[in-house]
Amino acid sequence: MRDPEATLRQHQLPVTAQRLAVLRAVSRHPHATADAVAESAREEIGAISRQSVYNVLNVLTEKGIIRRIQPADSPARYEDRVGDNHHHLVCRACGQTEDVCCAVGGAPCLEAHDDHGFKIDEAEVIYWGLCPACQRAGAHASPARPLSPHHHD
Amino acid sequence: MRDPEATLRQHQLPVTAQRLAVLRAVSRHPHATADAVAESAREEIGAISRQSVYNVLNVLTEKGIIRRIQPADSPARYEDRVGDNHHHLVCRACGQTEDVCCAVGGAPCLEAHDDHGFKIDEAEVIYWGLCPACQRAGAHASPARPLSPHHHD
DNA sequence: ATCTTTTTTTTGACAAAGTCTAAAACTGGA
DNA sequence: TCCAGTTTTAGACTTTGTCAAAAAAAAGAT
Repeated sequence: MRDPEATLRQHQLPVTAQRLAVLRAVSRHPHATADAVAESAREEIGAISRQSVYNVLNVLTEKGIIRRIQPADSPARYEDRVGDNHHHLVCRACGQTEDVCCAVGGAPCLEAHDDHGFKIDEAEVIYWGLCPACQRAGAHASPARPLSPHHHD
Repeated sequence: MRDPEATLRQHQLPVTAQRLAVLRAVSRHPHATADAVAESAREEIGAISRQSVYNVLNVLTEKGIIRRIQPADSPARYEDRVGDNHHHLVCRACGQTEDVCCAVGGAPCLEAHDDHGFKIDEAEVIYWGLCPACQRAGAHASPARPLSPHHHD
């Protein structure tokens, strides 16, 4: 994120310490959960309420300044890489999340064979698997997906 | 589902009234939530505890007899159509869920450009949009996704 | 500056979806 | 029948998040 302050102003959002701290936290820790964002923001400004973290994350998401992703069995995660419709690669064992470019052309998959009359606006792709660390740790991809073992951003 | 009873036996699961009722409920209502499954199962056998519904849904999922899908902003949903890696089309407004075949070949999308060293075992695709009913009702696809308006399976 | 009005932030209660635990009720076999 | 192992149940608890009202802060208008 170039200039968090300017970004907020561009979206008519008054610049507050809390908003800056949350935005910077998301920027520093891509795919962090609300909890992790709160922690990181606290390191920066000392204190911020849980509700404020949610308030800010929600307003930033609505404005399209950040993006929320919600993989199964994980709390919501946030990233500031927006507008390039990339997808995600998620570790079933520890939840580590990586960005992946679209496998095919520009906005691939974005066409379902039969759309059932729906007006489709997004094709979300999540690749599930095991991250290198969890492979080494002997984790196995199971339908049950605890989250926690290792901790990476 | 051909024969629920046989299916349970094939997977060394003792056949109980609760298991049959849950399995049949999932079969009758594809994409139903645990709550809806409980309701439907109660209609069939009179009573079943919430915990049993979860117990059964979990064990059936582990055995691969049913499949669990967890779209953002919705409780988990279950279906008995397994083993054909199809995808889903979900209404942002009411949560209605439809099956869609893979857009491309056999198991498409299943190749991320850069796999970051992950051992990928599944590519999950969710198409987001508005179902016909919600389009008519004037719902608009917003980043905030309440769930409920209309109710279909 | 001062006062007023609107936003933000905070606090604490609440809600939804599941899980954990221990007890009770069933199995199926010896 | 009696025992051992499952299943089912009930109820407390956890996690992730929202709601609502009060307090604090910011923005505007005199």
